[in-house]
Amino acid sequence: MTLRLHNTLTRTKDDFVPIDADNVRMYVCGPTVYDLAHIGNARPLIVFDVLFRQLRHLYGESHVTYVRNITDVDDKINARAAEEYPALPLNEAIRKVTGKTEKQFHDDVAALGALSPTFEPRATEFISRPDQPEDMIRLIAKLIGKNHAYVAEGHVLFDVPSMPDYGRLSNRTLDEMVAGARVEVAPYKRDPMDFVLWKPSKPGEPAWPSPWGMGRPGWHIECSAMAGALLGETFDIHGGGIDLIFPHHENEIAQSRCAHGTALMARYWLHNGFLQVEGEKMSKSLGNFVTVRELLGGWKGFRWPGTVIRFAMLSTHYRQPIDFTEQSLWDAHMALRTFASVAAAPGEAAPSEEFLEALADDLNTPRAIAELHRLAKLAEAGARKPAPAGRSNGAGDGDDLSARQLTAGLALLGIDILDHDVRWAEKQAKARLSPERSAEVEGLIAARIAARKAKDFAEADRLRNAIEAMGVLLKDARDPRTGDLVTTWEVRR
RNA sequence: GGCCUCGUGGCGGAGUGGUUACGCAGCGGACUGCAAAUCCGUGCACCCCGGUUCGAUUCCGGGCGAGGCCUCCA
Repeated sequence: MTLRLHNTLTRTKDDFVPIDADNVRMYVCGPTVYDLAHIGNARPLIVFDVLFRQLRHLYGESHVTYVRNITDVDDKINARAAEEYPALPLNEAIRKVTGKTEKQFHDDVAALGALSPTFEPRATEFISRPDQPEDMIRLIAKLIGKNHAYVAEGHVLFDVPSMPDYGRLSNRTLDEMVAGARVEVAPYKRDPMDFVLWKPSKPGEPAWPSPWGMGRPGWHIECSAMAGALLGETFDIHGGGIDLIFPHHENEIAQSRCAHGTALMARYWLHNGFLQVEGEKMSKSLGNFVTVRELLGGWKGFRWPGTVIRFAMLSTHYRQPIDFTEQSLWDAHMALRTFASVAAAPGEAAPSEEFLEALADDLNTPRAIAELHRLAKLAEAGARKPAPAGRSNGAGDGDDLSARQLTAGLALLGIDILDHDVRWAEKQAKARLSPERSAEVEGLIAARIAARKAKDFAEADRLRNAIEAMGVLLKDARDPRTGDLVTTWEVRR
């Protein structure tokens, strides 16, 4: 089965051919650790985690290298540190901010069911590595040596016009960019598009020694250095949000290709679409800013399981814009509830062909999920069939396979369905009722069952109305073995 | 202003030059004392205007609408 991926470089869906099938290499831009990850940050984490799993499935677990960096040097970090810990020296405050944020990030990522990347480098650890072949300072020096960068007023700038096909990824020419530029150009730049590789630090700010003075790296050079050091000069896949295409990825390409003299930095560039919340752009000013932490800890009245958030995210193709809504979370919840009710331990079963084909088609998760629904329906039908002679349980052979394929497919999406507590929402709702109130409901239910047994249906209906008036939803059933009336209940949402 | 993406049924969301997406909701049935829950079945669509074509939701052109980047708010 051939994996096809939409490549931003070619604007087409291309067959994926790894440079080295024994070591498939992928780089994804990670977070700048100054604040909690929001739901928009979560999309690439989830999407590229599925790709990582897919690659491991196709090439073997030990034959895929996934790098996702942590950016721990940045103006936003400095600003946040000064704001949160004004009494501390800046460097100490920064360590507090980055340490805390990194911890929160790891907790969030784990809750969302993402695997740890093979490497998770911190930018500050790759500024200078004297005993290693590649670091930021050496990369910058190389660019200066090849006349792709120059020093000006303590800054080192990348000389954009020195790269003839700059702009290929974002599909814009230099002329277009200059024409559209609305930025005030720093006086020391030779060309308005030139960008910073190294800049002086202000007093008190973190600073590293370099041939160009004490300073710190620009944003783009971090990724070039870390990708180069851990994955090599040219690797297979580079991923990130669509908003990173320009300038970040464009500049990464410029740095890496010019420094190494290569035709490509990565062969396949993948970008996930933007996310909105309830139909609007997510922003702090609109008040619809949703962090992963909030979703997990309490949003719209519920603590949403990471599995539900993850499934909701995968219900839309990764390149499409996605509208993140409360409804989409409930939809995900209901789908998972259905799957959980029929899923069976996978044993040796692999995901179904159609499921794998859908994922191989540029990670078409909605199509893959449709296949999961088909399998669930088959499994359900199988479970309802009378047991074949000589067998005690109700599952038929072929349909038991569906139940196992379903579990295997979900596992490839990073969802352990057998471990998913489908009753989370009702448990949470029920927990909001006081013990007295719950006892009252239980008492009324017992009385109603007694009335039904006595065929006093007027009384039974009266009691049901009374219970439902308390905001409680009743579910009547019969114990399959004894035939007894059984009633469960939950709090209506 | 420049570049880019998107516009599918009540809602979410795939896909295709001619035949079923799928899920939720709705409707019908089974089950139930009656309901609910559950299961089975099912109606409903391709932004507008041209063009290409035997035939377009799918290709091309134009329009309208939404969003993104160009400004280290992802």
